Amino acid sequence: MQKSTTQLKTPKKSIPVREWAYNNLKSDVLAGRFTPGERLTEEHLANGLGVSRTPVREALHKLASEGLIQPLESRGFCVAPDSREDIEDLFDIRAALEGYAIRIVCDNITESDIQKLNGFIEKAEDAFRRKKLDEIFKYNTQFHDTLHAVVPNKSRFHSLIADTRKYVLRYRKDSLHYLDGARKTIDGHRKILLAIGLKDPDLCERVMREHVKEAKEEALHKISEKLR
Amino acid sequence: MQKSTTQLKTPKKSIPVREWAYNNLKSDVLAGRFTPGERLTEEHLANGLGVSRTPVREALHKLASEGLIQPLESRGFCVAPDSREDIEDLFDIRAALEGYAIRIVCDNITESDIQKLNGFIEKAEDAFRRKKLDEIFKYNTQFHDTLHAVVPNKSRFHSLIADTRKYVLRYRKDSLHYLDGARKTIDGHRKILLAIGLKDPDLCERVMREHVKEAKEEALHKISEKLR
DNA sequence: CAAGCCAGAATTGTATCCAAAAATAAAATG
DNA sequence: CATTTTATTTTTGGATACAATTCTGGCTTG
Repeated sequence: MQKSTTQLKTPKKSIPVREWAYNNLKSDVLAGRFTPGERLTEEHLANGLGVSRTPVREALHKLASEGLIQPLESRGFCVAPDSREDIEDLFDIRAALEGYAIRIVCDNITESDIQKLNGFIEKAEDAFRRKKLDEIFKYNTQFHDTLHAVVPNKSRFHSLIADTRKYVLRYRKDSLHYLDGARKTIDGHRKILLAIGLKDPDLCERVMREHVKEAKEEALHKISEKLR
Repeated sequence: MQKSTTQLKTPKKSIPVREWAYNNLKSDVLAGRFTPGERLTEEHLANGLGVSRTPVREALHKLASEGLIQPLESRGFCVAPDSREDIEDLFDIRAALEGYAIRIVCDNITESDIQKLNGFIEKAEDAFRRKKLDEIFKYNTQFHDTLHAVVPNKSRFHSLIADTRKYVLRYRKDSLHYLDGARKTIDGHRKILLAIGLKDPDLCERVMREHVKEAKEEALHKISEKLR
């Protein structure tokens, strides 16, 4: 009746090829696997992934709509070269969105949320002591996610913030001074939590914007080394 | 069958069919031509537009990525039913982005920009007297666009705001009290310009958020009539 | 030798085809 | 008569085919 769910030849049958290709290409872009400005040709990518052009095409368009790659004049796409303007642009969006969101968070947060947030800070702190960069990153992300989870019915808002944060990762791929930045980040989270505890929306927003601004400075600093 | 005597405005040769289809579908969605929840089938839409499924498919994905339509469970898309939560979500995004942007504007604006902005307000005012809704809308849009043009190198930021504003239009399609809303909007713009003239970023941001909030209230009000 | 032009290759845009999944209708069984 | 199962139709995902456009390189010509 129904055929067994044996995987035939394609890497993953369970999820649509289009998504698989999308994820693949996205991680390539985020990992800096393509040199900025290099033209991305559908056929070549399709061959590399072992699929046809159709899903690759859709993936490319999606990546373009997210701003991870840029439409080239005339035809095709390429990963945008790093630029200070672009970074500032991105982080300013984050500052605007997260700064505004934290006000709403401040008005709606519960005691148990605060404890949870504190837990993530402590875990990040512990990971810092053990110099586990990926763990620090994980807990920091959970900190922000928990923050956003406090405000319900804002799916678009949340995904916008999440996308922006993800994209920013492109500028963290080579993390030379990441430990240094991690220190500031964790301290920033402490300040944010403090401001929330004081139930002061204005302070919350200011602190959050400062927090994002620090991340921006760090990113700009890294870039300036690379652009030399 | 697709080669019939389709005299009705053959897809323009100059612009890609995909974009043409996209624009077409978008205006249909914004105009409320589809009943919310109704399934949008590729083939049907393609037949209606006189093109193949491929460009329609891409257009649908793009519309989905912009949030104008929703992926249905399992397959396909539909226009999202109006909901208070969604409206609040959208307008809150606008409040966050535009509120932040106006601060930057405030620090960088020139006298000639201010005069230009004032010009749009006066034109809108004139259109208001003549009860020309579409003109009012046009000048209001130009007001905001001019505002954003003050800050260079923020293309992502700008397009994000523009997208959000566009999407919000969906909730203005039936504009019963639009004249009423237009009055408030023009007054809001006056206040914004006043705050800019005072070079007070905090005031600017507050006024802008208030302005967006008024638009939100108007939209919510309209919806509540319709949802009854 | 340089500049412009034309031919052929490469690449993207659009259409069509086929297969898989899902919705729907029909039928059979209790 | 209701419920489950099966068959049919619909619709989408992915591949391929073909047309249109851009790009490249060589060739002609001044």
